[in-house]
Amino acid sequence: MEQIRVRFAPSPTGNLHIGGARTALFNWLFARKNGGVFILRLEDTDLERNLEEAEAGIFSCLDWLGLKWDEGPGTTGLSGPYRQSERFGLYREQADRLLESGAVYKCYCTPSELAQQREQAQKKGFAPRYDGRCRRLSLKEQLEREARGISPVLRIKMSQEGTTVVHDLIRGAVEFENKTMDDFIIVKSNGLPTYNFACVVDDSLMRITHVIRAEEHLSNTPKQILLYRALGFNEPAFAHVPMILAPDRSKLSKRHGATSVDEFRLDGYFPEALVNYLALLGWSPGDDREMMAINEIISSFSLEAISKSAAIYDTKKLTWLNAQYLCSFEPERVAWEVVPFLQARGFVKGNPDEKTFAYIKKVSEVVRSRVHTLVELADASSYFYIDDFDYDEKGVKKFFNREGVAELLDQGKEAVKMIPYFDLPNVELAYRNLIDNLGISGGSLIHPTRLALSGKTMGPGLFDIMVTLGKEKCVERLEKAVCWLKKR
RNA sequence: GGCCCCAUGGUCAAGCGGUCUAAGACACCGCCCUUUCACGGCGGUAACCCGGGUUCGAAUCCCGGUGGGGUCACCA
Repeated sequence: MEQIRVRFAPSPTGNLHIGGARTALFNWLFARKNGGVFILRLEDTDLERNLEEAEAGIFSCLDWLGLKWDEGPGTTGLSGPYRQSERFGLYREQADRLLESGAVYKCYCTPSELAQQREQAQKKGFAPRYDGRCRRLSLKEQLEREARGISPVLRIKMSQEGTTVVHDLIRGAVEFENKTMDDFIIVKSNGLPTYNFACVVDDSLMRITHVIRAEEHLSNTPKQILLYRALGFNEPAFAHVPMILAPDRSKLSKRHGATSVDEFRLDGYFPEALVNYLALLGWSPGDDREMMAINEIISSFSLEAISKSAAIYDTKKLTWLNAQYLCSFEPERVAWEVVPFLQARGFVKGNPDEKTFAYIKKVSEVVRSRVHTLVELADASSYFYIDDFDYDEKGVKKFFNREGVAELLDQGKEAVKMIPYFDLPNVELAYRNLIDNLGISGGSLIHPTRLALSGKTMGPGLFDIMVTLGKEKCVERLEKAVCWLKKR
């Protein structure tokens, strides 16, 4: 069987959007599932804005997501180069062929003339399409226009008869009447190819077997199919995946919160969670599995199972998934990943030494089941790293305003001091004994102690906090709280 | 506006003519667990856009309407 070859072809403008990320993912999954080749191609024909950073951003996002490309920039694939800006000669060659065969013609209409034509057509109630007037230009007329310094565009001759059918793997046969398409431009007056043309030439020359892309390209597809035929190339199979919409059903944009892969990384999400979430957005394994390892996703994946309707992007489930992953990972990994977030908050200075790392690991283990992201993990761990925190206002009202709290905490401090081995059973035993001896409820000692040690009213179990913090810190903070209470 | 796609709970979705008085997950609401907050467990609220057909039988097929989205550039 012919080897499957798919491509992800973003234009490097800005960062990788989650929509693009999902398209890349579906392509990658399809390749991995079928032993195919996943190709990365940069559609950077656009003149001005072509920042190197944008390209690097795409690379790093794909890399972070774990979507390695088999062929693309930086590889020695045989179908290169993989930047359209480095393939202009190839487009020229194909355009010349088309010109020779008479499939395309030169058009000298200027942008302002075209605008005028469109306007007139609209006035008369016609569709604003090019009328093909330059098709009939004689050689003399052409030369005359050249002499006036007009450089032509190349337009393809479209038939007005019949229909063109797109056989879409997700949607089935989609028919387009040819008369709805006009003689569109394939080469601009500056000699550069337009999107539809470059895309077809590249997909042909790169021997792409399956074009998997966003639904917004479905309307372009009949034009591209006609181009394949004019060029004499076989058309690939198509699969147009549904769009991802914002919660208000509009097109996704920056104002809808985090929408780029990079933002999710910065917000403390794991690539596994984002990939898992994205896979489930528009695709389902057919059963009720939700949290899936990447290999599981690969083996269950198929284009036919991709849904036809647009999905609304809602990060709640992503956040839940992230929490699931956070709790399932090795403590080592979590500690390693949370370090940058701790550094950013000044909780950890520089690269942690072995002892600090072990502490971070311990803290993270104790805290992680109540947070969703690395950002939340870092924030919720603050008091493990800094001594200078305020007591939660409501907590003070609730637990510090009682009669005799200072004495109680002082006794707690003394009890802590007496603990020989500061581990979980001993700490708990010591505190339980104190509670029994005083004949009070557990909460009346536990809650003020938590507030004294962390400044918060919620968090990990008190004894976990104590053991993690260590005996010295506990005594210190208990004492500090006693002083604070007495000063009021 | 023309053309194209789509339509199951708030969201993601299973369902591909009878087993649907419609799974599962997120979110939400209760209860349990518990020193708190979570986690976890148990339970609950909540959907086949509307109207016509086809059929013994329709969420599932067909047509129309409505709604949403996409596309109509010398942008990709």
